[in-house]
Amino acid sequence: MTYTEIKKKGEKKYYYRVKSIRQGKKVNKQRIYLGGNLTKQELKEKEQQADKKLLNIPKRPETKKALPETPNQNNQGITAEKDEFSKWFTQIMLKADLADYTEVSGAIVFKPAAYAIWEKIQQECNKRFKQIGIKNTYFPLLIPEKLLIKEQEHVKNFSPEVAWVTQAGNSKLNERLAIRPTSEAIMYPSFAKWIRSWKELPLKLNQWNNVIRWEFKHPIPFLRTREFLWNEGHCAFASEKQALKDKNLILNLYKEVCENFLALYGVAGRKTEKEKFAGAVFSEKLHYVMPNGKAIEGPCYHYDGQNFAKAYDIKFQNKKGKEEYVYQYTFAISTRMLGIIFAIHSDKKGLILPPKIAPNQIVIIPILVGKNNKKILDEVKKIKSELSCYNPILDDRKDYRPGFKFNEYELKGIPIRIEIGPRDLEKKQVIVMRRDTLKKQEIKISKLKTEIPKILEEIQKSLFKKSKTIFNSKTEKAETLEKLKITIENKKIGISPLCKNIKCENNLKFKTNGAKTLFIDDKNKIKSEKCIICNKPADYFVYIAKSY
RNA sequence: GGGGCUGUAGUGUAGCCUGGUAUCACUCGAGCUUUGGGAGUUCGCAACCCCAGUUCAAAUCUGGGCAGCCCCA
Repeated sequence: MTYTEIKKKGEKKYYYRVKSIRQGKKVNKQRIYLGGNLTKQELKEKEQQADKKLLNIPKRPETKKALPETPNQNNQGITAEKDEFSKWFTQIMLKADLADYTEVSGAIVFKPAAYAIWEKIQQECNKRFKQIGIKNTYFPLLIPEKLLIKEQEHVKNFSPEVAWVTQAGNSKLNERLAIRPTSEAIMYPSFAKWIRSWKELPLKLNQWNNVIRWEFKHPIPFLRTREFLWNEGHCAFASEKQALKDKNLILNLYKEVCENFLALYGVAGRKTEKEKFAGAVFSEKLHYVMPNGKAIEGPCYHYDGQNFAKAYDIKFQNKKGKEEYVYQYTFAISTRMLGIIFAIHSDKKGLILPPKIAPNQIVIIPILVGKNNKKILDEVKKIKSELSCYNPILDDRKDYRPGFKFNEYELKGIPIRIEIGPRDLEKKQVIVMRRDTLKKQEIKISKLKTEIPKILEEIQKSLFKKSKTIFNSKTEKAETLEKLKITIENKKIGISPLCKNIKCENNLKFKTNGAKTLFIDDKNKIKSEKCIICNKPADYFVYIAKSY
């Protein structure tokens, strides 16, 4: 069918000759431009010319077919291999429904599957904080500029990444307000107000909150986000001795949660002067290693001495009636841990979660055949209620076949799957598959209640053991710069002798394409080793890697 | 801090060079038949990142912005 289409733009009229062609069920249009503001005669001529052309226009040229990534399969599963780390990690995050991007660069949505794990971490940490007398509070999100700039080292380090509130409605604020990158500056003026005598010490407070650090490196979900969630504990003491006494309590508490619940093996160590928290006397952190060989920091403890007390004027009268500054430490664990869990445990099939933090530890899938499934459905409900302490999912959807469901829950990392079909029912058994090894076994229904906890425990233990093996296999001694370079190129952490000179540490980054020191290896004392940079006697062994 | 690449339905993509017609597959929704490792079939829904410029006409060309990815420091 051919016809003339007229478009008006202002006074002008433009004419097109259009041919519509039915191709299957769709109508495709081919259009030729005739001209603008034509007289009737001109239009007729142009139309005739156009029609001749339209006759000769071949059918729509065949376009290349876009092949699906995996032929004959849908693309719900993970398609990247684990050694293409960033692609793989992004797929795990999106496809296991853990997080999503938002309109704000570097700020992600923590979807329910991920947030539930964060709640678990909070819960376990809170329990332990309370056991050692730490109380939860909440301080404001906004920090007036004059407070933020009181501690020099602190502000120097944080100011490049602070986000500011400068306006309310249409009016400019007299003093701009920082969105907390960390809360020392808003908490400590209150500390100064509240603390008068030694009797009010120690003061042990904590808050669970969000902070914003506007990093300019490109963001990675969970691992490097501009807004993240954490706890920040802030404690004040009357003496250094008391403050330092808690160091191991705090670090062990974190270590316990990370090892026993998150099944992550990490190594604690003291940071070098260059890498310690801005304003602290020293910092100790737990360190993990990612599948791509990059190191990442976990929970941390910072001893501040009297640095912040002096900046924020936190004084008390000691038992002798003399005025003295308090001694402080701080500690934190952040939503980075989620990324570490996901990255270290998971595989090509998807997420793997340690049972103790999995929101659902079991999924039950009945195999439904034909129409008479009442017996199986009844049995499955019974099993569900018997195992209710593991918060099982019962997937009795009829629209999906078992194989589809298997893959779905493997992708989402449910630790144990229970299948039960007619053949099993006859034998009074179920098939149990564990997510970490993908191995199946048959278990009598009557024994489920005693067997399931054993399997969950085994999964938990074996994941931790695996993470320990990975960590150890990714660290090696590197006594020379050459060896260190090779180590780092092999995606591993090097342990090298270094001296305290900050120039050497700066140089190290340059010479290794961006690797930095993680922590000082206190167990491994220097004998006569030389600094790998300046070749003078070294002061300590340090762990060195590229890191997040 | 520097450099490079990319942005098209929910996802992965074709088309961009050479301006006019939005491709294919999966997902999703409805129906029927199925159900022990991602079922089949029929029908359907659904997109050119944003803002300007050039042009009769922009997914396509130009400029800017935003976002994502990679490499180097």
